[in-house]
Amino acid sequence: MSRAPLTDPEHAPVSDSAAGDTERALAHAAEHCEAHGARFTKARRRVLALLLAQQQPLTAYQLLDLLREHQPGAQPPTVYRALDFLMRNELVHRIESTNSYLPCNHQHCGHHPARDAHWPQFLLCDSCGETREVPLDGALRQALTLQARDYGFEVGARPLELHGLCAACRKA
Amino acid sequence: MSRAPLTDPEHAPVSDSAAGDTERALAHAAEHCEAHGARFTKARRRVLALLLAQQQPLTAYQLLDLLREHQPGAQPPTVYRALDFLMRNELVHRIESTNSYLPCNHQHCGHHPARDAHWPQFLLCDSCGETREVPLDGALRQALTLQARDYGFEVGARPLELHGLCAACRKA
DNA sequence: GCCTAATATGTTATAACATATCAATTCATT
DNA sequence: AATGAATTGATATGTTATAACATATTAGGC
Ligand SMILES: [Zn+2]
Ligand SMILES: [Zn+2]
Ligand SMILES: [Zn+2]
Ligand SMILES: [Zn+2]
Repeated sequence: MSRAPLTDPEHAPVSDSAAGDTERALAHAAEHCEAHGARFTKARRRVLALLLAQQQPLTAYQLLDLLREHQPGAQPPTVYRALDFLMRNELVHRIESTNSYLPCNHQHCGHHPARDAHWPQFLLCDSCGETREVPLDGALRQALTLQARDYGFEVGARPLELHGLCAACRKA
Repeated sequence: MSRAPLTDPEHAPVSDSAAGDTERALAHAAEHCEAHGARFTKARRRVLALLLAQQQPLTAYQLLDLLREHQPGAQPPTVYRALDFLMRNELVHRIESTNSYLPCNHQHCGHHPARDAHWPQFLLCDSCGETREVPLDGALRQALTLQARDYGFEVGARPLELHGLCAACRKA
């Protein structure tokens, strides 16, 4: 897997709006954790901030390299523990087809939280690496559920990963 | 990941019908390779035979352990090369969510080979591990394609992995 | 049959991804 | 401050997959 260059939010300044988005996402995460009695510690915040600063998903070891710029003693468990926490709290998703991690974009927040559990879908461009999280709902969700039922299966809400080409790469 | 006990087709006799199925599948694979100018060597045949003898997908290293019963010097590349070949020739699929491999069930053969490329779908039971390959077609295929297109994406034919509960496990 | 090029396999080492274990620290609660 | 639970540090290991290079086998032209 070859991947794009990475951004460190504290060393490489980003645009004001992107920095603002990151701050808002971190504040949201803090609230979310507080509301669930989960501790949003510095280590966890740092990992989420690094992910938020990227345009692309990161692997755990890319994240570890970035983390070590601030925290030279960081080890694999440092990263994996933070990722586990963030995933348990639905702040981060894992992309299984690329062994990489990205922040949840929270498109699910505010939509029927009970009936309509968070069931994300990822559109992954095989050309440029763009990874877009979109809700898995509507006709697609229904078709999935019904077709699985035809085979006796009850499908769970595990994220769906769809590979292909994004709009920009289709033109090129 | 804990997995079910494994079967070695040459050491642990299976039912006559299962053995017959394996033989038919191997013969089919040989024909298929011949038709495409691909060499269905002993090493590749052996790996496919081991996969066909199982009720479940195997990891590469489970396969390696089985292979070593006949071929004590086998190494990881031995298995991975055979798997690469078998996957290139659509005789085996990789399940990304479990890092495991299983034989293609060829439900796609004989159905509009040109228009309707092999686009498999796997129904994975999270309780018993059953892995069922079914065609990705009809309303689900259309819904996938159309929903992706709404976001500007052109989806490719990479297998879809749906986790959930099989019929038997739903009852229990 | 013999040569050659391509393909496949053997062999060793290492990259890439993830977890187990136990000690030390932090933190909320009493 | 003492207690116990959660978190983090530190070391080691487990699991999945590929790189690199040598050797062997095969197919096809002569
Ligand atoms: Zn999400
Ligand atoms: Zn793209
Ligand atoms: Zn198939
Ligand atoms: Zn089941």
